[in-house]
Amino acid sequence: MKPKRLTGLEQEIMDRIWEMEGDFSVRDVLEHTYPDGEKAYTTVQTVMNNLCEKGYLNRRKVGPVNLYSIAIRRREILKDETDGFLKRMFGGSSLSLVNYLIGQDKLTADELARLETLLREKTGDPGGNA
Amino acid sequence: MKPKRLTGLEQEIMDRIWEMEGDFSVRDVLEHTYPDGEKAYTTVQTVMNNLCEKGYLNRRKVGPVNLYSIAIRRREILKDETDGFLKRMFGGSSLSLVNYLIGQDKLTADELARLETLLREKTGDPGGNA
DNA sequence: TTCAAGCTACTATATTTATAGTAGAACGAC
DNA sequence: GTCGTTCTACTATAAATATAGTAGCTTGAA
Repeated sequence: MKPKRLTGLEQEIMDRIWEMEGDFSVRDVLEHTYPDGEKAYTTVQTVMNNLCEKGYLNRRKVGPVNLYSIAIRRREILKDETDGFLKRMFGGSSLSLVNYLIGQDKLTADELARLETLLREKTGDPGGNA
Repeated sequence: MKPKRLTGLEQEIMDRIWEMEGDFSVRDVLEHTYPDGEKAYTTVQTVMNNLCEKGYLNRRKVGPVNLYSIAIRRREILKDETDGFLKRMFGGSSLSLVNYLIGQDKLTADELARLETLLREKTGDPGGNA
């Protein structure tokens, strides 16, 4: 049941599709993803049909036209992606990752404060000191 | 100067190489990565030579034998990998990622406590409340 | 010494991915 | 009705990736 891994181009296109809502046609995706014509219509068409075969998209015919919709939401691969990333880059340690983010100042002062709040909620420790 | 993206197999092999130390031969990598002979010697050899061309490995000849060493450490791609992952999966928000990790109980109670300590050090706020 | 084992360099091939052309159906404008 | 536009289905091709064979050099052991 695990979704197949996406190739580079499939990933790129799927990433843009995940920003979209409702049904969409090949042209919608083409214009959204390559507004300056970087890829041919049929290239995107081919990739989208492959994405159907891999189960990421649904396709249904409305008259002579194909309408596509999202079959696998990004959140459905979130766990696998996160686990994989964590394992690869941080030996599987979430704490290492968080520590890295903090050390690299990837969180603003405000976010750090909100994180403290989150932690207190999680641990049920109102003050942080026993 | 940005290192080229690795293909699936290159990634798989490089991941194992990053666990190794010092110089190593093709056979070392083969035995470390595919102890049950899942790949042929020459397959690994080819991939390792490609990794040299992509700048991830160094190669030097000692007598008739090639010895390889790591040219790009994992930590050198850490930033790019993390930024990419963050952007792809969490819209670039570190806080979202951390929040997700906490929500999924990816941190033990002990780690949560250590994280609180880390945060206090970072913010210089000994109690957490102003 | 000669032979087997191990290694390298080179080559070969299959598969997958990326890319897009083309023919023909459908349809709206005129 | 016919013509241009747009779409689909199918096909074609190029490029990258995965995979491994082979020939020949080197070397230690018998």
